[in-house]
Amino acid sequence: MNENQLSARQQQVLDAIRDLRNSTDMPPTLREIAEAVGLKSVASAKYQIDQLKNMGYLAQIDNVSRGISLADQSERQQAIAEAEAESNVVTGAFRKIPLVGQIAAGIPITAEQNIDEWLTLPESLVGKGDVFLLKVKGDSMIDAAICEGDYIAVRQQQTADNGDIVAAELDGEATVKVFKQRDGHTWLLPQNSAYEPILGDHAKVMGKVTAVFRSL
Amino acid sequence: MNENQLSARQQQVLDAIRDLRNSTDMPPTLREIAEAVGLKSVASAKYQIDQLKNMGYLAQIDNVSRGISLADQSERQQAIAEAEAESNVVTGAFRKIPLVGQIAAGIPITAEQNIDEWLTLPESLVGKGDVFLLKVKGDSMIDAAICEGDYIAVRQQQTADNGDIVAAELDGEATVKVFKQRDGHTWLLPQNSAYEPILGDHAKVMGKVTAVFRSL
DNA sequence: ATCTGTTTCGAACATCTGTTCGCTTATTTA
DNA sequence: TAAATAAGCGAACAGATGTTCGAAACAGAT
Repeated sequence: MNENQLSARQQQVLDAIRDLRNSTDMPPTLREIAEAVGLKSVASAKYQIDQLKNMGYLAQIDNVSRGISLADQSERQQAIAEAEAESNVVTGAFRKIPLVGQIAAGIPITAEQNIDEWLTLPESLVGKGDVFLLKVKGDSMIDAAICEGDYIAVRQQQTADNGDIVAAELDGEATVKVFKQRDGHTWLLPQNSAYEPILGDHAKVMGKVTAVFRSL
Repeated sequence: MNENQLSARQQQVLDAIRDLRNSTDMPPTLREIAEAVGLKSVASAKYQIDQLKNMGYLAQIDNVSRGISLADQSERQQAIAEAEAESNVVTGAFRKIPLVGQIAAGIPITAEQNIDEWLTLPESLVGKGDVFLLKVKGDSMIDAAICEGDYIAVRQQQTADNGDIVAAELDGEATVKVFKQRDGHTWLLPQNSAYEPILGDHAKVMGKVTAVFRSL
């Protein structure tokens, strides 16, 4: 054995151990090492490990699975540094969206004092524009698969198209309904056969529902 | 099961996992955990681990020695979270979640070739643990307000509690149903009166649904 | 070519590790 | 009290993992 000099294969094994350790967050097994460096037998991997142990590059606990550890701990910190360098991945666009609680008539809904909390959500989910979140109360929209406790994202706008699901202000309360205009009147349609359509001529559309989500 | 509340034993197990991880620099085995917390049977340790998995505090790779990992305290994820916190105004913890398409029997669902897309979502929405996304097909869960085209976040686990909404593999297809065990049999209950309960003894639970969302 | 040391391989084996099952014991609930 | 649930136990099992051994391939030196 050539003392103090790592062969290509030995360096390959050390690198594989470091990489596997870093990607799986635990030491690799002999079989994982064998596969990583292209050895077709576990015994071959063990042979290499034994060599590296004898040279002082590795330590191993006998008969313990994943008992291999690199003798040089600085390797690990180096690996962590590399991982951090790669990890600057914030994919897609994000938006910080206010979660609004009760809505008082006339008060701008995004006024600071009405905001319970902020959530950061992907734009792909809530869309563009002025968006806020509401927590749904009641079951009037259950046939539209919107139920008590769900959160809805609402994009602020004053008008809506027929069939849109909208958040509207009615008698000082926020409500979620399907928007419908007909015969010169505006209707707010619950999606639950137990409720009657509401004449919404004096309601104020707050915005259109762009997303629904619930945590279980 | 008492949701969201850790029993003394459960906290003890979590602490033991953290301590053993720190002292040995690798995840512990079930037997090591059992000894650390004073349980005299491996099965008891597994029982506790399963509970914590169901609650989302742990993740585990099937049939892999030392495959247990804490869901939140991983050094790497923490480092990544810190890095993101510096470079952005994003508040709260975030997770990059894979959107999985069709599921072939036997193939690990998070295998690279099955992943259509990655979405970054707040942990407050999808929870802890090993989570993936599925797009819902069919209307069998419409009474649970889950309908065609919705996305569901599924936390991987092999078992479930009665009443949990789960994703299960049945005849090579992924399906979403309510999980129910009774009289020694496992049932998968659709939430739509037009469908009949399915005897799910040979079904494989992929995980529990932790969140639902849809874009309109 | 022959020898020698190195490296790889496959197979069998021993041990470790995760999983499953039936059973018991408390505790809680109806 | 009876039934259901939570928690634990031991044993058997299956799969993963480390170990050992003999044989073969390979390269360099003689």
